[in-house]
Amino acid sequence: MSVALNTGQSLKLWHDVALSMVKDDEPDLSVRQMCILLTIYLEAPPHTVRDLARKLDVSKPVITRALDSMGKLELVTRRRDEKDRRNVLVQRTVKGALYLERLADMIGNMSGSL
Amino acid sequence: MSVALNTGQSLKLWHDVALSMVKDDEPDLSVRQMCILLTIYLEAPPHTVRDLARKLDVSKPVITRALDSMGKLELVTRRRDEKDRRNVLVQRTVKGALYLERLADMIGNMSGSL
DNA sequence: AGCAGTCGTTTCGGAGCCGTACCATTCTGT
DNA sequence: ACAGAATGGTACGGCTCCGAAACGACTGCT
Repeated sequence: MSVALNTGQSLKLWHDVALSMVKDDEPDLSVRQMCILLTIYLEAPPHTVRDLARKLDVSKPVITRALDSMGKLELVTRRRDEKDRRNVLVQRTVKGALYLERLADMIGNMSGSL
Repeated sequence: MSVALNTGQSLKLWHDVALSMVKDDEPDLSVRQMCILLTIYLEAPPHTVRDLARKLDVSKPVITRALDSMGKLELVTRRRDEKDRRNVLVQRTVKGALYLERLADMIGNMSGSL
């Protein structure tokens, strides 16, 4: 059980994690991409482009392009919805799950050593 | 006093904060920019371009350009070091301090409601 | 069957960032 | 005083991303 972080703790945590991400070899995801990825993995499916755009309050092309790039990194997959072929269902991948697991470890460790 | 966050808590915290940043009107800073900004505000001065480049393990132009953009946003200032006029000292601004204070509040609140 | 509405993608011009290489200024050691 | 190191900035070509608008595929209603 934890308690709200104070100002210094919050900023140090953010700094340490950001630093790890920068030093990492893997290409940095933008804040928007990260947000999309986390939404897909944290919230219950199905995830459509329009849903994601509405949730993040950004335009649809932003989602399409982010899915393109993250798809190239295999963090995420797209599939047509067979029930309504206008929709595209965004799905998780093993690589994406591992990526976020690593991120969570990083945050967990950093928060543990505040 | 707090304790290391678990996987779910870590990702939810990151997601919520990222979402707030995306929805915010202010332009998103990249992970690298954020990291530079936090380093300047968390670590003791003086901060030179070369120092920052070494700390983040990136090339000098990355720092120069990040300072350009963040300077335009008035989050940071540059001044020549009069002792050694080759050096540029990176300095904090009121706007930058407010920006990070807002960020810390966001993180603090999110972490409080896990 | 026709047609308006929905959904995701593409296109276009513009902006930002990247890494490499090079440049101008300033300092330092001899 | 001068060569060479150190420091920060700039130029270039390439890549990504952006927002707005147009587009093609699909659905559902009449």
